[in-house]
Amino acid sequence: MATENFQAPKGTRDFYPEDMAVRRYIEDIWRRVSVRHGFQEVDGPTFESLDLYKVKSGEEIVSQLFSFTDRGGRDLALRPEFTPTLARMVAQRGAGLPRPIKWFSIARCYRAEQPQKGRLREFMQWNVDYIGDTSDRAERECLALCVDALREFGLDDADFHVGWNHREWLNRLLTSTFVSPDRLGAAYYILDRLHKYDRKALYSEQKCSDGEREWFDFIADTKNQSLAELTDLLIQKKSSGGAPERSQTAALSSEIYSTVREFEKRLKDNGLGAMCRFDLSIVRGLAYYTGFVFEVSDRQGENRAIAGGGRYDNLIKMFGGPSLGAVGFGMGDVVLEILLRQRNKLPGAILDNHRNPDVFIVNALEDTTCAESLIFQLRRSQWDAARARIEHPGLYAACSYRSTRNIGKLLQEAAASGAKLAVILAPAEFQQGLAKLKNLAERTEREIPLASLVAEIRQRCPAGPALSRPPSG
RNA sequence: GUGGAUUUAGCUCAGUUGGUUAGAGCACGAGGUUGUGGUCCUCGGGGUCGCGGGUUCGAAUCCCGUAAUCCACCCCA
Repeated sequence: MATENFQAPKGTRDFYPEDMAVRRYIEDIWRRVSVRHGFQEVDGPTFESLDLYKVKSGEEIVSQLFSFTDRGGRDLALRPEFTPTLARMVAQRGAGLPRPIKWFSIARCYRAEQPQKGRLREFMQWNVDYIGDTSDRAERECLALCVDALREFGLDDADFHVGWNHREWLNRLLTSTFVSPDRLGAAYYILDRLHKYDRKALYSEQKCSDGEREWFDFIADTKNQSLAELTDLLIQKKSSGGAPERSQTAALSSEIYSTVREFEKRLKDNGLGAMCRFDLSIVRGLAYYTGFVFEVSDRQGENRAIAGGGRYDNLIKMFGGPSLGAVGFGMGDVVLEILLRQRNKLPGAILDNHRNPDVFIVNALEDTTCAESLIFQLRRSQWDAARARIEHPGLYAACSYRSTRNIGKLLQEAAASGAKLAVILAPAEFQQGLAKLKNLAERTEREIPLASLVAEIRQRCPAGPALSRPPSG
């Protein structure tokens, strides 16, 4: 048989123990924070019918999916995101679900794209959706959850910030000032790229008029303004550009404007003002967003977006469900992990992947039967049948897999494992039916009868396994 | 899908104009005279030099192809 060199497929990752520990750390925080914000976890299939993904994104999406045909001739695709599945699930239960529906999922997703730093073909995505509430409380709850999770990772406003915008307001603002309705698409395209690319190239690519160029330059140079300041500046500019057009400035003082202003104020009241900023350049590609949109970025600007989302009031209906307003966001594990590493925010114990044993058995006897049965006894949980519950949870009992019976070396290994206790089985005491039980941290030891050893150890490890850092030099 | 850079041990990297059996540090393993702590000493296992062709007496080194990684496009749900 020919031997071949296999590598993980392009854009995928192997999770060795130390990698798996990091992934679990990230997923645990996503889950923990979601739950305390009142969201419930859901999941669905990893693949869906190909048509499901065309509903939202059209035919073009197909080239970016991993798709296949099953033996029954059904066209299927690995999920590139969770939202269509979620919409399908909500549509299926329809009116039966209590409102609002607050769901999250931690989904493995697949995209057939060119891999780059922060962007792979297989990744984990935390998906949060708040469905059935058309008030902007939904936006604030989602934003608060997103920010709270990032803080739980040890990141703060020196590491990330949130840029937000409002689609409907943006349309109003643009059409009332300098963009004709047929140029809205081009305007979105330019706003999205205004800070990332050469402006002149963008303008000529999009065939901008001189007037448009002047306005875009103006917007690009007045970034970092609050919503109110930016709006005032635009109105002033509009007025100074010619005779003030009352109908248009009136449009700017519309109901949407006061809604958006109120939203900005509420963010401040909720302590999110410092890290959230109104930003006209946050557009977020696809068309299904109907209102508020936001994006979380690396403050130092090195990485891709950390998270993004917004309001999509038509989506559930598009999937055949009731007409329900919804807000949601997604956060991937790839950029987040890069950022956590760059800022040195991953706890050392996680990186070491060090689950410390409760007890380490040092066997200096020729015969291994006593050590082995001791280990299996300690690891086993003791089930109380009468009360239908676990009486004593099993302990993490470790031992050496080396052949040496040199007690010094074995204790060295026990200490390196970070175990709290060590049992020393050695000929002199063993012949008298005794073993030594050593507290590795305090370097104290006692002789214990073999018969009561398990009970003694259980008593000294009551809390069950703990995740902690091994003692350092 | 299109361009550019990169690929040598588990990791980080040396390797001269093409010339014996491809090296180092870290990591890993064993031992250090029969019983107590991460040090130290000695020794060791590991590499089809990404993969496949070609040129040459001889290729890690030069040429072609190919895969993966990173970067820039496309796109970003």
